[in-house]
Amino acid sequence: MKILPKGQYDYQSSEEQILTFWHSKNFFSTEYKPKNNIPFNGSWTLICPPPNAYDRPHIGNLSGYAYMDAMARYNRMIGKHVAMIPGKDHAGLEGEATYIKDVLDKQGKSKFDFSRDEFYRMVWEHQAKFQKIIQEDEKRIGLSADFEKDLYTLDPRVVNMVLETFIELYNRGLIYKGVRIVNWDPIAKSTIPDNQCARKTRQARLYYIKYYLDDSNQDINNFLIIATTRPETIFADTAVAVNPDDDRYNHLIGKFIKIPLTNKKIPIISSKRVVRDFGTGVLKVTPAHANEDWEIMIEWNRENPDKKIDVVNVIDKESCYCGCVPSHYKGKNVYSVIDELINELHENGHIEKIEEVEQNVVISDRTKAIIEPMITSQWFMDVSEFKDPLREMVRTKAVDVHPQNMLGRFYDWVNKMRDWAISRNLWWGYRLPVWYSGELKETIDDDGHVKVLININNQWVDFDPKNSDHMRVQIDSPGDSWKQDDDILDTWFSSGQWPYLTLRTYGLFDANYPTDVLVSGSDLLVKWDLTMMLFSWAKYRDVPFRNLYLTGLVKGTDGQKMSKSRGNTISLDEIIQNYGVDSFRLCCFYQNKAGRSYAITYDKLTTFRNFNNKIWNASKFVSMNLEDYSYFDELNRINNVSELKKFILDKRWILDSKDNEFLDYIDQFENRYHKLFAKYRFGILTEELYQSFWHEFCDKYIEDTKNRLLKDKNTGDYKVSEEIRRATQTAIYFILKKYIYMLHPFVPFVTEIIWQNIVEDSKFEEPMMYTRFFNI
RNA sequence: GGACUCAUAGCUCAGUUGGUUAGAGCGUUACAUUGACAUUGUAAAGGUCGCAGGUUCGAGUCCUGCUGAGUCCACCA
Repeated sequence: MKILPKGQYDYQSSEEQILTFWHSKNFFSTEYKPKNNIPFNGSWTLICPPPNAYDRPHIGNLSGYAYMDAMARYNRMIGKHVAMIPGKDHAGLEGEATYIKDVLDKQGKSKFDFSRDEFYRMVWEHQAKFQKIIQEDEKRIGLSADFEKDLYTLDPRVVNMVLETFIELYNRGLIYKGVRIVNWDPIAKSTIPDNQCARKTRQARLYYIKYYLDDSNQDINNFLIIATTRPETIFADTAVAVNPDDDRYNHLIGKFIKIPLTNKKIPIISSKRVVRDFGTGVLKVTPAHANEDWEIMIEWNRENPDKKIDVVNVIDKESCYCGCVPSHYKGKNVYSVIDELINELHENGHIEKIEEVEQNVVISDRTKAIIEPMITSQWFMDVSEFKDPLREMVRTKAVDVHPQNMLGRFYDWVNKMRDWAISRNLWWGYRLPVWYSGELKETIDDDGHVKVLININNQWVDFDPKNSDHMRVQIDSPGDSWKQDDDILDTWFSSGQWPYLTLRTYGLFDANYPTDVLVSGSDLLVKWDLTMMLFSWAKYRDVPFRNLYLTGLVKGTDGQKMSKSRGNTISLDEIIQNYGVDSFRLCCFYQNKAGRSYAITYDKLTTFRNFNNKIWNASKFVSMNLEDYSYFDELNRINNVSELKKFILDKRWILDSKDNEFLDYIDQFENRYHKLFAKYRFGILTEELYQSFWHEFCDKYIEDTKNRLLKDKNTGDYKVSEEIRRATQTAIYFILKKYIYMLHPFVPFVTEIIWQNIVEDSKFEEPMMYTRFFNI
């Protein structure tokens, strides 16, 4: 027992000192064995969500770490064998885009100034630097993860497993190369999956366009008016649809109608999807350039196999006209000729009227580009067979989601999930393990049909993915003449496998899978969490984690959504400098609950800085009053109140009723603490800890012990007998220690440094969380 | 249009099988304090728990409707 130094708690130097100690040996290693030699009480595993390796973690990431770390520390303290493994994500699309924006743009260069290999190596080095920086921040926040095992998603060990999964799923028929509608991001020049799209409202024009019926009697009045916001896609129309219950039009179903300007004949079909009271109740069906139209086509063709409608592409990947468009538009940028097109429609009497409307458009989450739906040849993963297992996982609580009310979104998403576009036309990521025996070419013919051709023996022939002379899926090249697919895999294809990729890399899979908890932001529920569940089911018919704890959005210092432009952000450096990491960590928990957003404000940070100071000072008081106490060796072996009382009795000390009362109280409090922890109710837990420590322990109990611990000011003698005083010393020490342990998962730094002084007595052998003091 | 969430003290939020007098932090007011701590203590003020119904012996809590705020999804071709 050392007397704590006078004055306020110095969070800065204490945190530095404790950090140095924590990382002086591999204390957080999965292989670390506590010195007490008590057998582990089961294992507990958490895989940290890998942050993107191109930027320092923001306050939201850090709050997630606070949760993960509190859980990990707690589980070590109750004797679990803890594996907490951090990682870093290469972030395919975003990683490439960020590198181009932050580095190449500033040098005035483009990625095409470099070879694919050169570019890859440059981004690799860029991210390698950030990986170190990020790891330092993770350590600084107190994360007790196994940093020796910090794993990068492009680590060669990982890459091989990811590619093997691709091959396995391909061989099982779950991954296929197909020509289908995708979300095309014209800025990134890549396909974007549904879960990386967002929506935006904008003003748009609704054009009412006259389509003439293909009638033998050439009646000039025989036409339909079709309202559309996308007149530029009329050449890609392959049908016109009306609602079958719409008496105005249903007699026309089966007849033909002519596309303005080109006079191409297309059928009038029916679809329940057509909204009768929007526009004129007639919809032009453009399956190549509108998701819903694609669905309408699929449905119609399924139900009317003899009257199938076509799909026709008229806009290519460069946003230029192609296929069956009037020749003077061919090859021109669609948006630069749109005025010309409208004029031409006008002159030919096809425009009935134009209205201003508000329109929701789909944009790319990352580039904010307006998504251009189009038909192209891409790789897809068939997700249909996973829908039921995914729903079952959460329904049966095989994956227990905290909070449950987020599940509405989950079910919504699963229900509408369609095949996942997994290939990206980028360089930064896992290149597909797919080989072609010759050059591959995707073209759009004059009819607007997407054709994939392969060059074999200097002849372009139709590409057939099922023909092993055309394509092979394997890691190594089948031979010198074979060419590897240029595309890479979607980042989520690897991060979706992250829990088992990490564990398998380190040979921990058998003992640690499924993992116990995943902590993720609630916004990742359908982006990432669901993907992990999907892969876990595909590979192992098991869940990836038993509990899913969703954290809310962290708001800025003014309670508003955090953004740099608003100036309401707070940096880790500022926290370290002015408040201490412990204060920040407590902000994340206090009165918060799963899934709820909360603000990190200066008021809160100050409050918890004061609280940490209070912990320090109360501990100091105890240390000062136990100067002449010499029973620590025996006392430190006791972890429950009844044994403690027996110890006091054996020593023939006399337990004052107040001491007795508070010992019973702390015993009950600890019970409740464990219950709340098991239920992930950290908000209430930390509130009660704060209340109990400050207002019960400090304000009431410590004040009362002054009657038994301090000397009389006048006489200079103790106010009570030695027997009573020793019992009080024993009790107050034990009680303080209980609080220090209960607080440790949330404020690890201040508790660790106090513990080293009052319990460990400067031996500094191992972190306090490995000593068993909880009565559980 | 559909789903979900929120509405509790001046502010930010807790309040999980419905059960005494509804809590915390910050803020406010008054007083105290040279010996753990002014990053302190003691005490006080402050709420018809959004509105209107309903179920119940009993509702902040359950149900219905309404109002306002937000998120997600769908869609407005």
